[in-house]
Amino acid sequence: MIINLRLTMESGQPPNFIWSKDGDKYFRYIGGEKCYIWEDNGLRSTEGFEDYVLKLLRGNDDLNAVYKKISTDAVIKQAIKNYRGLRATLSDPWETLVCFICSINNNIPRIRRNVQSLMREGRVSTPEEILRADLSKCCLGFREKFLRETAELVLSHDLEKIGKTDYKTAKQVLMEFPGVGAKVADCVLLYGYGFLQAFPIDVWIQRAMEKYYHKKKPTEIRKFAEERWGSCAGYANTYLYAAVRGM
DNA sequence: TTCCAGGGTGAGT
DNA sequence: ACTCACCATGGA
Repeated sequence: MIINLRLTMESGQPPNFIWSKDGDKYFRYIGGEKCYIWEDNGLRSTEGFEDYVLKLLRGNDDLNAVYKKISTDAVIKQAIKNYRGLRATLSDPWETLVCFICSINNNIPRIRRNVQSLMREGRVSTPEEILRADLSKCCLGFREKFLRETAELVLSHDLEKIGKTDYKTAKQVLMEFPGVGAKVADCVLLYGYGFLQAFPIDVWIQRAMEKYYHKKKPTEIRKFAEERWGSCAGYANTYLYAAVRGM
């Protein structure tokens, strides 16, 4: 399995906000138990969490096949060369939704602080806990209202069910939640549901698409990405994001 | 002090 | 379908 663990865990995907670092190991609590992930002649993780980690890191994706599919030009080829082993991750839908509501007009260090302040005993608070809690110390700003209202709606929605429909339907449903627009929806679809055709467009991706492909408008970018990278657009997005941020 | 951050919303064209 | 002000907070 090809992987660059540091890039994967620290490149702005949900693990970047949810997992912590202890030396060269990453950890979080799962069901009250501490799960470590590290590299030592290959990928290692705490005994009993092998399946969990395989799913988180999308270990069954054939990265070489992905590279072959998205290598449409010199830009992507260079990004693959620079960031080989960067994987798209797959986290819990609710935790992913919380992460990207916190991400609205925010920066990565502060998103992490916001998400960490919403965690108890190693996991993101449930919708019920969010609604009961005093969030004033979490410094969410205008995002607190979005989070509360979304938590309220999630109580009557089955989040798992959203992932069982097709991409476009799932996107429409997610965008009904307060604070979930096209970008947040695509992030949740990609990193919380595993829809690899999702192509989230934030300011950095917009910059990258303008710089490298002379596409500026989001509608134009979406069409371009879909036609060019199709079912692997999410991976292209992940690599372009790393490239334009110079990670 | 001003600008920016993995943007969304609502009002106005 | 597109534009725009506004939305809090903290770091550069």
